[in-house]
Amino acid sequence: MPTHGRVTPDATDRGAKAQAEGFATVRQAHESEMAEDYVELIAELIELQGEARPVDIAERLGVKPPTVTKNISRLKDAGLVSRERYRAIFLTPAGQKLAEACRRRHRIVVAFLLSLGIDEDTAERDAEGIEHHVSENTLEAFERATSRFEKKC
Amino acid sequence: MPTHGRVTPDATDRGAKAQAEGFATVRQAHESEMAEDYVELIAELIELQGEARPVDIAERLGVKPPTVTKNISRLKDAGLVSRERYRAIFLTPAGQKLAEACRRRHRIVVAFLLSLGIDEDTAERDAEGIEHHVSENTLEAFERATSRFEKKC
DNA sequence: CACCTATGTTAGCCTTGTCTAACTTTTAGG
DNA sequence: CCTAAAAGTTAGACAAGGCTAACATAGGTG
Ligand SMILES: [Mn+2]
Ligand SMILES: [Mn+2]
Ligand SMILES: [Mn+2]
Ligand SMILES: [Mn+2]
Repeated sequence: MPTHGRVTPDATDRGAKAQAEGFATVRQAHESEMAEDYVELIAELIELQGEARPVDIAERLGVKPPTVTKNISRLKDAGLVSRERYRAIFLTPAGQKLAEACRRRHRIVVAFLLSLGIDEDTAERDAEGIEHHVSENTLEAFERATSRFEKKC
Repeated sequence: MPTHGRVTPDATDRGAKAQAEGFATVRQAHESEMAEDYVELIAELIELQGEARPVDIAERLGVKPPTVTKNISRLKDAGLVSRERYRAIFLTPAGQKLAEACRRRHRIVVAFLLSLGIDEDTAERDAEGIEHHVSENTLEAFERATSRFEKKC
């Protein structure tokens, strides 16, 4: 018996265990966030300009070039990216697969926010963070709700 | 003229500047996340048990006690928390105000996800991360949509 | 083809948030 | 009132992801 039989307090308590799992899930999401944002952006740049250059990655991420160098080398260690010094960056098959999943998720989240009547700038801004915390379950709910809304429910 | 007059490529490009601002916003949100989660939890524990003890904070956050000690001292430096060594933790007026805002936001996000048909566990889990990336704008849209859905639209 | 400028990398620093191991203080039972 | 267990703190390590300053390379232009 948790909290030794209290008289049902005000705040709803899901239990310490469940709450701890929630926070752990958030911490895990943040661990993969850098990789996800990078591969997604690299895929976009390749589509947009034929190649992904550190200079462009840095500009679009809003970070300085040395940060990109360091993080790209982490992605290379993780097998998501292939590249030779001073050359453009490419995605490995694993990187392409991850990028595709991330772009899909990003698109779904943005479309959903837009369908709620949120302006495009805000939708993109919020989606950039939200995307990493959306379970597959929730993502599907977003998809369903988007079409429902679009049929001006 | 950005990208020197291309022939409208496949991927939609919001411009490097806007994209960088989005990522900067996410980084900022992550900077305040620790403080937000702690004061929210401290407020919950005070309501639930009359006081907030490090041991309970650690358990519910899923971290070890020394982590809590260190972070609480950061919150104290930030003026959000007041406490004496070995004693329970309390919120300053600033801390209470922040906690109240965070709890409201958390509740709105959870209610919204539930209204979408998501199960409670998933809703709580996803909300714990999403809450920090929801602009006031989006939060209001969530509120409106929740009532719309509850009237089984 | 030599050189200047863009681009990229390296080295080294900082902050945040986590941990373990060891120590201290509080508190409850006998 | 003493003492053992629970709770809390301190010290020190580590990884991630930022930064600046300084150096290295690649490539387009004169
Ligand atoms: Mn993102
Ligand atoms: Mn949270
Ligand atoms: Mn929360
Ligand atoms: Mn986040």
